[in-house]
Amino acid sequence: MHPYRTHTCGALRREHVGSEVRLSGWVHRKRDHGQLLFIDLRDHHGITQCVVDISSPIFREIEGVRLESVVTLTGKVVARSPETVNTQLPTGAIELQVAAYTLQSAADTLPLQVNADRDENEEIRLRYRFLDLRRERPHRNIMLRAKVIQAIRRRMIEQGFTEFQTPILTASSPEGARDYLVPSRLHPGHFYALPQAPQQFKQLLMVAGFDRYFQIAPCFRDEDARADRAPGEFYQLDFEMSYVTQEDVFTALEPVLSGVFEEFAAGRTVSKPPFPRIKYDEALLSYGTDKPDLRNPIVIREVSDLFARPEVEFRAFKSAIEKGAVARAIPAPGAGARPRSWFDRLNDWAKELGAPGLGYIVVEADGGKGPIAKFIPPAIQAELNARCGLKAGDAVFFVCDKVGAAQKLAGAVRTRLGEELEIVEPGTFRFCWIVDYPMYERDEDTGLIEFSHNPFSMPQGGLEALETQDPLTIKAYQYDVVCNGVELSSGAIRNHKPDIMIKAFEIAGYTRQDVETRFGGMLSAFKFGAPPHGGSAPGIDRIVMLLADEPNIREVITFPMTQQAQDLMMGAPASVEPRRLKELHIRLDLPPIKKPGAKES
RNA sequence: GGGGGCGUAGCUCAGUUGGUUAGAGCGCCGGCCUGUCACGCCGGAGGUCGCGGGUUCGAGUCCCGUCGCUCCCGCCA
Repeated sequence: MHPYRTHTCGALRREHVGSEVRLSGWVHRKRDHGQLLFIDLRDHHGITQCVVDISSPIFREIEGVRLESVVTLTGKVVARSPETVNTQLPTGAIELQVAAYTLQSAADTLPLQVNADRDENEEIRLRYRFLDLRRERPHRNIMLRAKVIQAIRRRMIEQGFTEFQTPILTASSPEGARDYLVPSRLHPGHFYALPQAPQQFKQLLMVAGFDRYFQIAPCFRDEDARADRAPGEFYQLDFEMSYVTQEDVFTALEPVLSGVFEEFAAGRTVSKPPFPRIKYDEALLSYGTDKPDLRNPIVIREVSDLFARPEVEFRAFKSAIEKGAVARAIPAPGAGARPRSWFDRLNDWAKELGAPGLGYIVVEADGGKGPIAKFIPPAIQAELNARCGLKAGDAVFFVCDKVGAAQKLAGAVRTRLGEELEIVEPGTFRFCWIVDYPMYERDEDTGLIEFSHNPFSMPQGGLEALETQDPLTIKAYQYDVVCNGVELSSGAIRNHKPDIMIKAFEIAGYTRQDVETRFGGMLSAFKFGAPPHGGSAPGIDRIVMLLADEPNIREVITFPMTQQAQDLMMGAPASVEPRRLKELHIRLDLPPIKKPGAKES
């Protein structure tokens, strides 16, 4: 007999009754009746009830084993009597009659409870992640992640993509985030950077003629974390294609995304290709964000022209609009029945966000009610109702501010109303593409023109647009794919022409010399016959997060760091010996700061 | 860098306007229990109330500082 197991803890069924078997696993739970002891033995595959009674010479020894110890149990599979069958358990028809017992590894008192799904303190979960991962939900999430990645890989290969590896130790790239730096031993004072994305490598693979590249690529960015943004490192489905238009990229990715989501939807519905294409400007107007949640049916409307009419008496909006502000209406279907206090609470909330307040009108059959209704004549209210699709019983909120602030607030109101009114479609994944991003934007502080997204995007209109148009009006072949309000990726048709590249960078304030110094490798590659190409890079962690229905990205990462980018289990980052620093030509100006959370190296 | 929330037993939490010896469930240790499956019953151990300072006759509770975790803004595809 195998020294550890003949079956897994999820394998035994009624047909095994009578056979001699051996199981190994963790003691998930014990039920000690004094002269009769049940042990739920757990491994990756499942749980099997094992039973031993007082007549057994090993009874006392097994009785003393602590939860989460690893044991090997040998004995006969017996059928449970009909009234003791556990239908909750796949192995519930049988149990193991224990004849022999080996303690493989005893467990101390546990810092967290493996057999309970409770919200343990995050710090303890992370410090003892290996225990946390034994628990059902974390275990399931990580398995889901593995299966999702496998499915993505299979579908990408089916689409004619080839998987490549690209360097981890590389040079700083212009993605815009802070780099992680690695000191060079052989080149004093010089540093490698960990890739923020394999951007330049994948473009070079296109120049090298590989046609369709993909990689489940680790990306490193030294920026602060969020609930949906892991600190330090994350994974992208990075891909790139040659001889393609923007539509070709969409057509290649859509079946992969919808297919993978379908595969793991577990009863939820998924957008079918083609996903809606929404222009960036339209997204900001209609949803107040460039990552709209299309499960929310509310559409924001432009109503500046209505408030500007001479017969409208609402001074606050009118004078703001004269000074260049915009007014936006956010319909609130069915909100008319809400009490005054509900509207007041929303108004207070808007003030907390820094808004002057929220005007609103409650639409009724005989006209509008509410604080600002009296300023707006019935004819204009009728026009407003038509434009916003409002009917009696609905309400509508208004914001009025400079365009950026108005969009942002309207978007926040839209999201909040969707939740409050419970009109966000449940159990569904709704995808869309956001297209036609602006190539440039003006920095609010410096007033300088800079790239608004990826500097390697092809400007729409090419060189001519760069030479003749106001830079702020130039769009790029740049796009995002969004699902349920979560930005999954951004991508672009790349700029593969050196002259357009130099001009594009010149507008953002870089000289030809700057471009040649920083991106010389790629620039030079484009001088030897570069195919037009483009791609994108959906975030793997976020895809899994959506499918696992987890609000926090750490729940789908095997060994996540804390928000402060520390690995509590491994004790990273840690100080290093002076000897190591010396050979890296590094001297610390300041004495090392001892971090209570981190282990000494 | 800034703002909010949290920090009490191994774990999850309760703890009144500041007032006697800081409690519960789970876990742990001991006892009882032969059909449980979150087994049940009895008993016990276990506390620097994150840390430091202050106010007070008296601080888990109030004040100041600090550390840690977390959520958000900045930042970041």
